[in-house]
Amino acid sequence: MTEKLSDAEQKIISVATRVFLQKGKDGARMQEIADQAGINKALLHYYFRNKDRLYRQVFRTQVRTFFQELLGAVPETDDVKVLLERFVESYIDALARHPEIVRFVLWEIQKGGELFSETAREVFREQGFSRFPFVEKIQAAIRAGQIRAADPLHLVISVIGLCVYPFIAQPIVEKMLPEIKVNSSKFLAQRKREVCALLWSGIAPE
Amino acid sequence: MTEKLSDAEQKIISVATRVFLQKGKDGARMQEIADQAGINKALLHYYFRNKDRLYRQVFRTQVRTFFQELLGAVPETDDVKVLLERFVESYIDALARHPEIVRFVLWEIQKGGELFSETAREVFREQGFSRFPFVEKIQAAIRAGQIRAADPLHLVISVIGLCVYPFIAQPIVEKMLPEIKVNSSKFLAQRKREVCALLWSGIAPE
DNA sequence: GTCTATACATCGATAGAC
DNA sequence: GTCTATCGATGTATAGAC
Repeated sequence: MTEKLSDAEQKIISVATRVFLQKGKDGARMQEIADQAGINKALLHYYFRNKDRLYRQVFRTQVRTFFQELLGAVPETDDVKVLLERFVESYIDALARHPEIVRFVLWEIQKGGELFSETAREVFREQGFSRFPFVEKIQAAIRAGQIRAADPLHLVISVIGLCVYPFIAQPIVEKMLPEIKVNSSKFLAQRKREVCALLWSGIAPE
Repeated sequence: MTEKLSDAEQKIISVATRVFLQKGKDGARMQEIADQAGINKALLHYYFRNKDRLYRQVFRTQVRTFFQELLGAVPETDDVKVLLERFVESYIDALARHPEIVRFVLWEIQKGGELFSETAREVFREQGFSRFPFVEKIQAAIRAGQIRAADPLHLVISVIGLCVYPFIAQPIVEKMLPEIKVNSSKFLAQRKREVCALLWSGIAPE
C-alpha cells in the first residue's frame, strides 16, 4: 500500500494530480503529463504501465486525503447538535480548501461511482465506522428523544446535499445569482450558518 | 429559431439526443449517431456542419423542454408554503422523468456552464421572470411577515440542492445506502415529504 | 442529397537502441 | 532507466463521383 516512490515517481504523481484534477481522466493527455514532469511518454508507461493505473492511483490518494482530513476534524460526541454543526462546518471548510476534488468525484460518479464508493468504504473501515458515520448516531438520538423523529437516511442526504451543492453548481450559481462568490469567506460563513439553522429547526425537540 | 426540419434532420436529432444523453459530448461518436440514424458521417456533417453545432442544438432543446415542463407545473400563487411544496414536488417529478438530463447538465457545468445559464436565462425571460423565479416571491413573503426572515439566496440554493442532489449522486447513494433506490416511487414520495417538512420548519412563522 | 473513399490529426502504447 | 521513433486505433471532417 505504501511502497516507497522514487523521486521521478513522486514528480509524476504530483504533476498527474494537477493535470487530472484540471482536465479529468479523458481530457488529460499522457503527453502533457510527461512534458510537465520533464520526461517522455515512454518513461511514463515504464513507471505506471498505462493511463488507467496512473489515474486510479491519483484518484484514490486524493479521495483518501480528503476523507481523512474531514473525519479527523469531526469530534467524537453524542450531542447531535454539536455533531451536526461541526460536521457541516468541517465539510464546507474542506470543500473550500479543495474545490477541485468535487469535479474529480463528479466525473467518477458519472462513470458509475465504483472507484469512489470503494475508496470511501475503505477509509470508513480504517477509521472504525461500519457504514456512513452519521446514520447510527442519528438513529440513537431519535431513540433517546434527543431530536424529533426524522428519516435518518434522508437527513444524511440532506446534510451532504446542502453543503456540497453550491460547490457542484458553482459556475451556474455565480452566473445566475451574480451577488454570490461561492469561495468567498462571506458566502462560506453565511452558508454554514444557514445550513445549520435549517437542519436544526427541522429536527430540534419540541 | 423554429426552422422546419426535414425528416432526415428530425431523425438525426432524435438519435443524437439519445447518444449524447448516454455518453456525453466527448464520449459520443459521430459514427454511432450516423449508424443509428441509418445514414453516414458525410451526410451528418452536411446537415449539421460539425459535432459542436449538433451538440448545442440537442442540449438547448433538452434544457428548454425541461424548464418549460417544470415552470408550467408550478402554479402562480402568493402563498409561499403552497409555492414551495408545488415547486419541490414538480421539480422532483421532472427529475425522475428525465434523470439523464442531470448528467447532461453536469457535463456542461464542468465546462463552465455558459451554455446552460444562457439557455436557462432565455427560458426565464420568455416566461416573464426577470431572474431566478423564486427569489422575488420569497423576499416579498419576508417583507409581508408571511415567513420568518431567511436569506432568500441561500434558501433558493437549498431548495434546489435538496431536490437535485439525490439524482446527482445516485450511483454512490445507492452503493453507500443500499436500502435506497433513488428512482423508486417509495423513495421519491419520501423525499418530497422530507424536503418540504425540512424547508417549512426552517421558515414557518413563529 | 447521398454515397465512398480518404485526408488529417490525436492519442495511448510499445519496440528497440543506448 | 531513459530515450527516439513509430505503430495502430480512432475520431472529425472533407473531396469528389453520382
